[in-house]
Amino acid sequence: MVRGKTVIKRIEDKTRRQVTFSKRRSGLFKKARELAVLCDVQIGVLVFSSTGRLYEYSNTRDMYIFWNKDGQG
Amino acid sequence: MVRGKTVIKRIEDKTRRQVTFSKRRSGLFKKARELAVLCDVQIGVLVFSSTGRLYEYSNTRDMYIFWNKDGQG
DNA sequence: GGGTCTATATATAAACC
DNA sequence: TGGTTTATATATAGACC
Repeated sequence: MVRGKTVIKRIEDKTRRQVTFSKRRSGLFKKARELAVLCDVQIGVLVFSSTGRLYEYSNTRDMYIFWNKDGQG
Repeated sequence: MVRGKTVIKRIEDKTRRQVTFSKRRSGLFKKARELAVLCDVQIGVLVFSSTGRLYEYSNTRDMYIFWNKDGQG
């Protein structure tokens, strides 16, 4: 978004990828919260990092999410 | 984000709420796609509108999501 | 890894079609 | 409802702690 337009492709540099992940994940969850409140809808967001960590946001108890960690992506 | 700063609370006007829902839902899914690609992570986003319509984005087959429509929210 | 700062790219509310 | 436009609020890349 700054020094040069961001191209949407995998960030190869591990450090940059990690930093971007942290920042954009926060942004995504914030947008999800805002949409849920503004429009009075139920939302669930799951993010499963390559290091195996799970991050989530949800404003409802009506949603059940299961991961198949042995799956094929 | 224009004529006046947006306050994050339920939009009471049905038409405005619907328009905002449509626009922000697109934005949320776009952000999810970008995060998935840039950071090489698995993401799932589910949105269940008050009219009972389900919208979703996912870039993985390892995620299984279930809704309990008779739940308590 | 988590904050701050700053310049700039994006998202988007309102209005109109 | 679904685009388009436009003005402005936000998100965020890069640099630095």
